[in-house]
Amino acid sequence: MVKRPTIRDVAAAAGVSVTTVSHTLNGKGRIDAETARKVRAAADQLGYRASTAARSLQSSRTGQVAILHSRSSAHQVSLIELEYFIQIVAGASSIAAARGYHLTMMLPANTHDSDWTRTDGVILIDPISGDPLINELKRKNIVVVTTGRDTNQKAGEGLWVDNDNVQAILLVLNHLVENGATQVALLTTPGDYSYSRETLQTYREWCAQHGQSPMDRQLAGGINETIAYHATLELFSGPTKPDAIHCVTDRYAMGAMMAVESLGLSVPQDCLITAGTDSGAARLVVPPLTALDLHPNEVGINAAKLLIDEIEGHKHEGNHVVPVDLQIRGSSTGTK
Amino acid sequence: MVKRPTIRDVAAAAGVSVTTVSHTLNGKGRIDAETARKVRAAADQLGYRASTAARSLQSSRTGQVAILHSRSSAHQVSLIELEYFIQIVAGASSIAAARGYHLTMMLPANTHDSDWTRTDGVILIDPISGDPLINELKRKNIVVVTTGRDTNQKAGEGLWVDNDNVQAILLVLNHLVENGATQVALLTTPGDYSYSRETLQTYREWCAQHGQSPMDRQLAGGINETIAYHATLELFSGPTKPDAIHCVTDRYAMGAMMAVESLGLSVPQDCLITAGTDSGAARLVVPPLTALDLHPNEVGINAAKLLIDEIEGHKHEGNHVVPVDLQIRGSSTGTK
DNA sequence: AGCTCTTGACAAAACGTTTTGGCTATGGAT
DNA sequence: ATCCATAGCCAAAACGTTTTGTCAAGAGCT
Repeated sequence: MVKRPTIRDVAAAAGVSVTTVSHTLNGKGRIDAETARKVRAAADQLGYRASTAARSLQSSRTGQVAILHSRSSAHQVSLIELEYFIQIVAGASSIAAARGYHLTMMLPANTHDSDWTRTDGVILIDPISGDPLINELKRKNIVVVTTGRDTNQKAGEGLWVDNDNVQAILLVLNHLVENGATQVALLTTPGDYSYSRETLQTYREWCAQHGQSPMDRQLAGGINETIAYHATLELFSGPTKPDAIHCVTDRYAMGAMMAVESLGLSVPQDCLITAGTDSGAARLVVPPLTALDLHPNEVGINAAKLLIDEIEGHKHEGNHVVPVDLQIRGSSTGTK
Repeated sequence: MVKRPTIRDVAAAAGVSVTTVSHTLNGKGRIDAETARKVRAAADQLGYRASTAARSLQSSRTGQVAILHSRSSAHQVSLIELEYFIQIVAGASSIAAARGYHLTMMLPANTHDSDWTRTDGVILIDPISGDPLINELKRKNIVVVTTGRDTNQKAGEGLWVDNDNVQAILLVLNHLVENGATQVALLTTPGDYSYSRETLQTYREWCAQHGQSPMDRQLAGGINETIAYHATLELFSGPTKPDAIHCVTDRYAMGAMMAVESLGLSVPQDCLITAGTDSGAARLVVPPLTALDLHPNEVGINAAKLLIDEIEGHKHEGNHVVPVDLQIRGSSTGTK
């Protein structure tokens, strides 16, 4: 096992001072072209890479960013629960790597007393309104980008990437009506997320405008099929039955679909079903699920770009809205 | 923004030297109980946390571990392609966090010229035989644990966690025969992974013993449904048709199922289908997929434990074999 | 010739830890 | 009375960078 070359080794090999090496390699200071060439050659030849530990001790930059989901007391969401999250992580990861950062994925259990001393920035997925974590991080001088907005922050404050949630839910609702729905129910998450807020509010307004009575449920206890299954049974146990259900996640939608079928009804003939997130499973289930494609990969990419630009003090374009598409499939069409 | 307290601040507050603080907080050296109490109180009161940068500069430990999939030239696998991988990552992540490590997930694009200067250890999923990365990392004194074995290493060398792949494939094959299969085909991955090697070899031996002619295909180009779809069509285009197909991943199995149905045949009546990995989608598809549960979460947990024990020089139990279960579902039963 | 400015380079300080080696009491054994 | 071991503590040296301040040499003015 051979010791890693240090900046001193490079300096010696190139016949210059360590300052010169550092300046050359980081593009600081002034150095003669020929000297720079020699330094670079020496560094290459030795396979030199600056120690990140030493570098960050000096510069108080760690080159580390983290990604995690907001935690509300009502609701504990894990980043691996939904393909949507995974895609965000994947997108962020690709950018982070390309720009020389390491990205750590923090699952909920980890978030709690994490030390944060080794993180330059955090991507916080779905912040709950007024999330105390955001302020804690800001106090520690850690840059935060959220996907979804912290509705508690003043406009213009906070960096975020988001979808147009209002447009998204309207896209779905209008699609359902076009396919014959007369009573649309909504299964959504608990917690004060901006998307759930906007979705719920828009849904209720839309109901009022379209003469439908709102039937919405906020499902506590995790994003999984079972919870939605039971909620759907409960929906159908009342006096007015829905003939369409929009579910805010694809896993809810799968549960709803199973519940509908367990009642001897069929999708889409007796009840249309749509999902607010897309996934491979959504495409595979029978009938395939009509779902909103939120382009989570792009959300992740943009969040990471924004985050790193901000960390490095670069000029950036600020917040970003990622467009949505409705993927129309069998679960909401072909009923007539 | 207030400066973080350093070890010097703690020392001053407790009225001792920095050495004493360091020793107290790390359980090194000898310190009086009362002094220790004072030091801890001071540290608590100031909210002191040691700078990881300074610590790792001194001790050359970074507190970082990474997880990635082996890359073969034939085959580029992304950790987010399969729920199986995600579960491994989740398991590893929980352990890493609990033991104070940060885990970064490296997607294939990132792996290439990653600097490795900030990594104490690596979990390498499915090493290809003689993977040069393993030696590169060892040369850099980075601990490596593989999930799946590097069959190129001498027995007793290398740390790994694995399933019993031979038992796993036999479990499946015998199950298929019990359900009437007379000609079992195998769709597997390319690349010299230990599981693919063991699976293929066991399959062929089993065929010989059971008077079946081996029909195996190694699918290059990614772990997805489409590839398996086409491979399945190709299988059925020959003179002898399979009446059962085992696929090493659930995504292959979904593709195979779609292909069978596209030929006007049905699963399981005309062709049984099984998968070598389980997933939520496998449970949801119609008919639900019979699949091997490899307990990937546990694989991840054990890999991370092993890795960190080794990094910290702790005594550990060495390599670990995680048991497998066959989850029997509709895609391989009820045919008679 | 004297002055100022620019270029290119360097030595030294700083970043916040851990570790090494040494020092002073204290108390028990000889 | 002397010696030794041990407990408890500390000062100083490292770890490998980046940054700050200084300086010499030369170029361009007046």
